[in-house]
Amino acid sequence: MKISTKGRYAVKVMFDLALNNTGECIKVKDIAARQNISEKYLEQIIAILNKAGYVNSVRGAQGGYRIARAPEEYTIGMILRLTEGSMAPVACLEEGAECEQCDTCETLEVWRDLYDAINQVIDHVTIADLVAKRQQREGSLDYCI
Amino acid sequence: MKISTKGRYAVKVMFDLALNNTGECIKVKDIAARQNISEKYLEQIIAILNKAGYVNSVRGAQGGYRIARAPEEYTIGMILRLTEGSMAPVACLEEGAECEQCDTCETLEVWRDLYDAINQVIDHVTIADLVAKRQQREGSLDYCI
DNA sequence: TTTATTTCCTATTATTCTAGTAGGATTATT
DNA sequence: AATAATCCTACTAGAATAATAGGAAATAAA
Repeated sequence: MKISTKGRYAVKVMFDLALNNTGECIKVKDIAARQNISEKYLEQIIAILNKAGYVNSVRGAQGGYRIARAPEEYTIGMILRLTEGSMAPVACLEEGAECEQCDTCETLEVWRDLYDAINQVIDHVTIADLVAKRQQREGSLDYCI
Repeated sequence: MKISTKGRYAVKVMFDLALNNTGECIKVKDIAARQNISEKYLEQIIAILNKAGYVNSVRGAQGGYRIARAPEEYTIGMILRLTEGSMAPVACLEEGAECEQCDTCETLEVWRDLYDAINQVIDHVTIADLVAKRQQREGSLDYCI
């Protein structure tokens, strides 16, 4: 039960765009270098974020991407669901996919509890939280030196 | 991020063995029929449970399987980890697989929270809980009719 | 002792998913 | 005109999933 690179990289992209946001455009090449991810693969992932309106793009030379809204408005859950699809641990819990045995399936109740716990975490952490953590870390680092 | 059939079927096997435990041997064929799973595939899954000592086997005619210990002693987490491997949402969280960037990885903290939440659920539900739910359901059903 | 029944063991396979790679079209700046 | 960037689509190697298949070994019943 793993989160794929697609979802993980998408979170890293949003984090990178939020952390390095100065109003200027940020190039895929730079994100790829900073996050140590294949440039061409990142292109495909950021295309998903772009189509969903999570980022804005500027084409041509000196173009790039900017985060569309405030980092507070993006939860990890939103980004994972967009790129990975449903975060339900079993297909039975997804919309429109009810099996006939669901009414008498004790294990399904466990999966539902698991699903709730997963959502509880990913829907309560935002990109802003990650940025704050990084800045806190950097701050204390400066303080130490 | 899905639990595979391997893990789900293993839980179903343990549940079935606990629910139908009379001291007699239970055949794979019967479990497969009750749980609506391929018999040959179940054989492979129950072999894992057998090797781990979660079930006891009796070979030959009139043979079969019995749950080894009390249903209270088997958590869903134990069964899933045995059949699926680690339930960590990312490889970085698995033992002996630390990447170099872990110290300065904000997203890793989210995955750790997620991992904790997952473990919290699967380690606190036992096979006995599932059996109790089924018996409760059957009881109330009898009461209704 | 033979037959039937059951677990045990290993190999094979079709399908899907993952994680990219590749190549070029389009758009905008310099 | 040259360069730099996004955009778009196709392709692919490898791994994982979810079985299927065939028979060997063990045991009980006839």
